[in-house]
Amino acid sequence: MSYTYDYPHYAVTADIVVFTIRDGTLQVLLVKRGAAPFKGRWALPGGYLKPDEDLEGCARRELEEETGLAGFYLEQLYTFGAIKRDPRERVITVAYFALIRSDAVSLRPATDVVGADWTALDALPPLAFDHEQIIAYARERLAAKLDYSTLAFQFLPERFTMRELHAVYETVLGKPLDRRNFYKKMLASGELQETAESRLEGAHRPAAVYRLRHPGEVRITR
Amino acid sequence: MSYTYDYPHYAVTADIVVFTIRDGTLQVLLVKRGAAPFKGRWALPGGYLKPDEDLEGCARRELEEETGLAGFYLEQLYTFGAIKRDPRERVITVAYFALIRSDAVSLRPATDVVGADWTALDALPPLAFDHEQIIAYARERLAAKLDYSTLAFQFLPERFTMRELHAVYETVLGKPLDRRNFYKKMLASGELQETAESRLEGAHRPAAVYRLRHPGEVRITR
DNA sequence: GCAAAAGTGTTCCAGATACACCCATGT
DNA sequence: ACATGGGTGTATCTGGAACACTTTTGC
Repeated sequence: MSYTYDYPHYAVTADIVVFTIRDGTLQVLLVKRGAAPFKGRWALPGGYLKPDEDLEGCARRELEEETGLAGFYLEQLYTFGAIKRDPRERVITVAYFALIRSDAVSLRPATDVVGADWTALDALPPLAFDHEQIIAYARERLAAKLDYSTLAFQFLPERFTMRELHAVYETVLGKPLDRRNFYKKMLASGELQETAESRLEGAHRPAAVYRLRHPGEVRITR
Repeated sequence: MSYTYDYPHYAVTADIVVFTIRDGTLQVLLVKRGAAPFKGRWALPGGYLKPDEDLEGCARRELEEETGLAGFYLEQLYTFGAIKRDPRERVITVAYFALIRSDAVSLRPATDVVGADWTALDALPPLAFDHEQIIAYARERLAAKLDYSTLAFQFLPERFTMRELHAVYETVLGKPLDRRNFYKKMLASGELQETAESRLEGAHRPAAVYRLRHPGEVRITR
């Protein structure tokens, strides 16, 4: 089978920067390439756009194939199209980023990769293509957007404690946040709803359990 | 000449939302299509990506062909790839937005359009493809970014008065801003440099003339 | 009673807002 | 002197930052 056009066309891919929080660090999902170019190198999950799916659909499909997950948060990041970014032929990639609760993922490598794993952002191996650049850009966007949206909750299950939420912010921003001010700000935001539940996790006072007032929806909070 | 690939490839275009301020309103550059589809309709300027240029280069070239302008501010906006957004074949478009000083433009229509003109944003005609959506998105981004960057200065010549700057903000945001607070905030930002010049424009006190402390550079101010 | 995390309140400062009068100029 | 837009200061409010002690639980 071949495809012929009467002026230049290009391969189009979706690559996804999948963030999660594991072991108290911000991690991204990488796959090990099983074929040239960059065989054996780590890369972002992603793949070619099919004629019958839109760009976001492509990103979701590729990621579902890798992780078995559906329904995750996905946002278009930027489109990278430098002439030589793929040594074989010109490939335009539309980069997305996704946020995932690591407790909900089971990795199952797809056919064209030999492995998939979470890697801490501050210990990235050398990556294929321009994927370092894509990750750096995604990280900036993620950190910036924590401040004015409810993105952070995508890392947490439906019910969570203040400490868990606090840890998400500290981990993503990479700096400590005063706990008292954080509690106040979150409660004042009106995005949280207290539940009747509380959670006992050791030899100390149990933590109140909250949930989002508008679950399953990322809101811009200003 | 034809181009053959062994899996699906796609036409890729760059479309540009070119903003300017004329007659006290925010306007966009539209071209009238001279060929099907949407022949005779207004559309965003833009065109096909060539194999030897990167995405931003494509946007710049297309815009230079239309306006004769170079060196304008250009920023990638979003990539639109819905399956049927072009009725002929699948086209992925990488949308950009540009900011231009209207006094510096002379329009010279390119070959595949029958005309080009500025149109006020609140009086847009029906547009080709999904270009209304692209413009709406660009407008949001522009308004949001005024608040935390020096984007607004791209609408002004190198030297300008406070009133001119004030008018740019009011026009883009579409709401009045207190003049005194605006002056204070701008001066406090440290981005302005007073010049020795002043400008006399009628039967009243002449206005001080400012310039950017870092001209030709869009800075994020927080 | 002690260790360990949960929960909570006040002060201070900076930046945003609201608002009204004097200044320099041409006619 | 008056009309016109240029230029400025003060009071208030709001949100963020800094900061330490009490509560609940298991052992």
